[in-house]
Amino acid sequence: MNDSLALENQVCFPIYALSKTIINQYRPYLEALDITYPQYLVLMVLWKEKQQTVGQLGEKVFLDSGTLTPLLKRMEQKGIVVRTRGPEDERVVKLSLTEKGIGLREQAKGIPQELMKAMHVTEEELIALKNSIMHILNKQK
Amino acid sequence: MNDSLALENQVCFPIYALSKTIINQYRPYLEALDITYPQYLVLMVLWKEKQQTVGQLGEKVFLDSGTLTPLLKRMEQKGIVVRTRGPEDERVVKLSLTEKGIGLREQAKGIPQELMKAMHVTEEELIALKNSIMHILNKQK
DNA sequence: TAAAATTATATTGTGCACAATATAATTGAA
DNA sequence: TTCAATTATATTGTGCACAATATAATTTTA
Repeated sequence: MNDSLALENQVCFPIYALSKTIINQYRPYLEALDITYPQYLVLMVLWKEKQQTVGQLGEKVFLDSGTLTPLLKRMEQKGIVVRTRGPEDERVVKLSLTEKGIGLREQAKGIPQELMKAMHVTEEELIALKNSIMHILNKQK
Repeated sequence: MNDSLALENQVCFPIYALSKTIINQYRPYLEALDITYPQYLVLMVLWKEKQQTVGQLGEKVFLDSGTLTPLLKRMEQKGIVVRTRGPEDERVVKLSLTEKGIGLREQAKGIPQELMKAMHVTEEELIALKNSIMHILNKQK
């Protein structure tokens, strides 16, 4: 009897389950800002580098245009980002933040701490987890 | 400058990214069986305990009826599972595998090994990762 | 320089994921 | 016993996620 096909022996399933659990923990904090978790990832990238193209953004958050195009349009609807075609290359869509988008950073700054508290984990545990994940993630391509 | 809101300082983002990466690695192997990753999780549960209700299944794979009902209907369409209302309690939907569903186990048995190879990780690395994930996952509720 | 190849984003279609609500069956309490 | 609560699943609606394809602009090459 080969039990490598048993759920309790999977490694990927706990990763998938933890990923969903964390996103669910974020949900109430992000809903207060009227954003979702993938939109929060996009904001973190834009907060750091205010001018981005869709392609550059997609590489950083590991999402393609099929996901990002409608997501960014929803963020535009909400007045968080602005999408403009660059005049030098009409194929490129340049992203930038509105005042509201910039302002969300101030409202979000407490979230990382609150989430650690909500998940009952210490910073040390998280760092250790991150290290072993990055070790494996960096082997993928 | 508070950089706890920088993408590279997040712990949840690598977990989310790794989860998606792993599911993408599974995709070609599962497509060969005409199933998706969540359907594969459902099958692992049913291979172990052939009689399940939707509720019992949902607890094990961390999915609710809003996700499972259409997913199970697609699996029924493909002739993998059978859904029947129990005569003793008409609210309950009992799940069982067809011959085809049982047979998929044989076809799937090489997948865990193949995936480890595709991800360039050793079993030891995976066990270590699983331990630190389970440590944190068990604290959630 | 005109046609072919490439690049960047958009569209379409399928399948999760989950909140909120609905429906129908069962159980429990007055 | 009858009606209110509970339980189990289904439905609806929104938002990812990604493969496949389309479109339009730019670059390359013959």
